[in-house]
Amino acid sequence: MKKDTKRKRPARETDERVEKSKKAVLTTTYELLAKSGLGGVSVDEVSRRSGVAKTTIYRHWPSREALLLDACSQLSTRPVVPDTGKLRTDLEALAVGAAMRLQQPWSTVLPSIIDAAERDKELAKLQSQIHAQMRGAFIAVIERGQERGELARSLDAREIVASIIGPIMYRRFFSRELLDEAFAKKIVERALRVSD
Amino acid sequence: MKKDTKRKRPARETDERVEKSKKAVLTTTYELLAKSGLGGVSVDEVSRRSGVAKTTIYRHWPSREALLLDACSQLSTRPVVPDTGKLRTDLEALAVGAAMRLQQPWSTVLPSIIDAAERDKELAKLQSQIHAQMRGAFIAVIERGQERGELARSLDAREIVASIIGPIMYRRFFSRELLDEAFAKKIVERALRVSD
DNA sequence: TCGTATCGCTACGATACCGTAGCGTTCTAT
DNA sequence: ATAGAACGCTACGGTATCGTAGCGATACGA
Repeated sequence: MKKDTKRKRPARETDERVEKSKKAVLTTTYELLAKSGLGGVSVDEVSRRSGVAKTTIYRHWPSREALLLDACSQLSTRPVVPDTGKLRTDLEALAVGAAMRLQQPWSTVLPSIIDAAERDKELAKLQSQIHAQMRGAFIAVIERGQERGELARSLDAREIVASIIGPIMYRRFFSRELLDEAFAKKIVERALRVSD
Repeated sequence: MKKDTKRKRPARETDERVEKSKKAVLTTTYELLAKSGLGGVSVDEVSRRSGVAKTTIYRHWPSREALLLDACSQLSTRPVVPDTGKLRTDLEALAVGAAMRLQQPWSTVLPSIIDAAERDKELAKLQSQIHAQMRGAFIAVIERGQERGELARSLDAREIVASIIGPIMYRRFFSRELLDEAFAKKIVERALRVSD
C-alpha cells in the first residue's frame, strides 16, 4: 500500500518480518471472526492470540475497521465456473459447491457482514462484492445455457439465481435444516423445471 | 413475571407507573434496535433516549440481555393464515406479506438476530420461534392445498417453503435487488409450477 | 559491519459500557 | 391521609475497548 512513499534506501520490497507479522495477524483475525463474528473481534484479543504486539498491528492497519475489512475481503474466494457442457450439471456443481462452502467454519461470518452492511457503507460494498462473485458464476453458466438453447432467453437469469441461492441460504441461516448435496440438486431441478 | 411474590398489600395488579416505564423503555429499544442492530443497543443509551432512569430499567429487567430478548421476542408478529380457497392465492398473500414486512424498518434487526443466533443459545431459540411462526403459516396453507388435491402429496412442504421464503430473503438481505409484489408472485408461481 | 526498520513491551488517556448503592421525591392504592 | 412502591438522580467500581507514546532489543539489508 505504502510502497510508493519515498525512502532513503531504494525501497524495501519485502521485509520478511513485516510479512510474517501481517500473516500472523490476519490468520488470527480469521479464526476470531469465525468464532465470535465481526462484533466479537477486538484488536487487543487479536494481539493476545497472535503474539503480535498491539502497537505492531496498528503499524500495519490504521484502525480496527481497516483490519476487519482487510480480513473479510480476503474471505471471498471466487468460485470456479464449471463447464460440464450441460446447464443442469453446471448449476448443480455451483449449488452444491455453495452449500458445502456454507458449512465451513468461516461461513459464520456472513451473517455478521450482512448485519453490519445494513448500516455500514464500507461493509455494504464488501457484501456486494461477495454477492457479485457468487452471482457472477451462476449468471455465466445460465447465459451459456441460453446460448446453447437449453433455456428460454425470456427467462430472467437473476430470478433463477435467486431461486437457487435463496433456498440454500435460507436453509443454512434461517431454518437451519439439513443442507446436503441432495437438497442443492433438488433446488436446481426446481429452478430449471419451470422452463419446461 | 413477579406477580406471584408475596406482598403485604394483596398484590398490585397493575401500577400505571410501571406500565408506562416499561412501555417507554421497550419502544425506545425497538427504535434503537432498528437503527443500530442488536450490538448497538446499550442500556445507557436506552435510558438517555427514553427518559427512563437506568436504575428503573434494571428494576424491570435483570440484565441487558433480558431486555433485548424481551424486545426482540415481541417483534415476531404471527401472520394471519389466509384462506382464499385456492392454494396459489393463499401462498401469494403470504409471500407478498412477508416481502412487505421485510421492507419495514424493524426488518434490519433480523440479520442481527441471525448473526447472534450463530453463537448465542437464547437467541437461537428466539430465531427458531420467529422462523416457526412464518413457516407455520406456509405449511398450513400448503397442507390445505394438498387436502384439496391442488398439490401432489408426494411433494415436500418444507422444500416448497424454502423455495418461496428463500428467494425473498435473498433479495432483501443478500442481493439487495428490488423486492416488490411482482417478484413475490413470480416466486410463488415458480414454486408451484414444478408440480405440473 | 552498521544503519535503520521493525519489533515487543509497558504504560498511558479517553471512552463506553454493565450493573449496583444510596437518597430524596413523587405517585398510587387503600 | 398515609404507607409503601416506584421513580429519577448522582455516583460509584469494574471491565473492556481504541488508539498512542516512549524505549530498548532485534533482525534485515547493503
